[in-house]
Amino acid sequence: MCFMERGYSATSIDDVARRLGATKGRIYHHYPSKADLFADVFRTGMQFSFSSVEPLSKGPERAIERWKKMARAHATGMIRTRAFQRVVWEGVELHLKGATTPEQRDSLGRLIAHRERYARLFRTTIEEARRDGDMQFSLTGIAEELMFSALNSPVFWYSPRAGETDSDIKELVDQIVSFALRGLGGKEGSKNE
Amino acid sequence: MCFMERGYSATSIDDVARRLGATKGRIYHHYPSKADLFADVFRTGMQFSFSSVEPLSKGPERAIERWKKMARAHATGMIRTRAFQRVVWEGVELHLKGATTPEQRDSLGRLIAHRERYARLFRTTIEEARRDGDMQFSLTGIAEELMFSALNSPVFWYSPRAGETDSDIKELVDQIVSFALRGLGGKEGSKNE
DNA sequence: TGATGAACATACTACCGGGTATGTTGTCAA
DNA sequence: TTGACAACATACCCGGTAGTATGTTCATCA
Repeated sequence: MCFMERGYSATSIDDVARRLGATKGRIYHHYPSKADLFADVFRTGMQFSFSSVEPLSKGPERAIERWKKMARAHATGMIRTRAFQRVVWEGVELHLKGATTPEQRDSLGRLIAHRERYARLFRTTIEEARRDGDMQFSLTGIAEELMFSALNSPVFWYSPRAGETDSDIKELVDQIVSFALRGLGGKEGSKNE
Repeated sequence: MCFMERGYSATSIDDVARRLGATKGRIYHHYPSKADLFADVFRTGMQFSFSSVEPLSKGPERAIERWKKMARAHATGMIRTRAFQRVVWEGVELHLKGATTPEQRDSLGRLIAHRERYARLFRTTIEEARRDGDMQFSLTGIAEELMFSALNSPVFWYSPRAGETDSDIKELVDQIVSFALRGLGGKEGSKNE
């Protein structure tokens, strides 16, 4: 499950197999094609985010408070499972560019749809927060993109330091979420915890 | 000059040639290898940004005002030359992952160094703005990453609408820069134009 | 205990794509 | 007019890789 660092086409099945201490035969015994293997990693990566964020989106608090929790969970997940998230990212890219085969197309299609539902969790929340007067931005679509670009960004630039503690990561996440929150015109007021 | 949409390894020289209405021979007549072709596109893309932003970084105004102009120029460039910017992005990614051949490595290396100098223009400016009390953020490195993630993001999600005017793009850029500025803890005060 | 099938490994095929070697055409200078 | 060279096109080579076909081992169950 680890061809998450070279990219889809740059990674051969043999690479993956070697990494697993196995051979190609094993992989093709479990997955019908390379695309299916990729889709499985994609799905797994998304599942991390979904299962940690979705419950938070249904809390009883004010929208902005829910958003803060969701954003923290999302960003933390991006850091903790960044290898998977790179695959997810590339999957989205592949879909936008137009995946090669038709089967691959709709396999990716369903995953993208799932991702869409995930994004909607955030979109409805920030729209609600805006109605509450707790955020201000003009076009929702753009605000959403900018928000995700910030929350997702550690996938690309974060790399673990030696002897890094959980509170180090917490600090990172703080700064990320704070950036996004202020970007969305959020009142940072009250307290951040 | 147009293999900027499929990605490096997903694009064959024949693809590029077909796009140009030419053949492989023509391309290999002008470039010694695929990597060199890629490097040239990379360089061209960066040049757009550099030449439009670098002069602005030397203006006489207050740091935050310089930053606003730089950020606007950068974001506008990302939108206007996004095909090139995708190549630049992938070039950086390739470098981080470890380019295949050694020659490719240091070819990319010099380009990355150039890009580093470009990023420094922004870094020094936001640090100066912070000293001026016009911005507030904790870790500069992270702030820089978050800032670029927002300013660069249209490269990935923007796609031109039919009948789009310059002022539409200006509005887009406004929202992007505003997001980044607030994210950096900037006083949006005065006016934005 | 022998048959069966899952869970692999090994060997092989087919194809694609980077790179090269060799044509072909036009231009320009002597 | 011809030789030389730039600017391509065409034909080919060859390594790498997705996918397949065929072993081989081991557990389970009749």
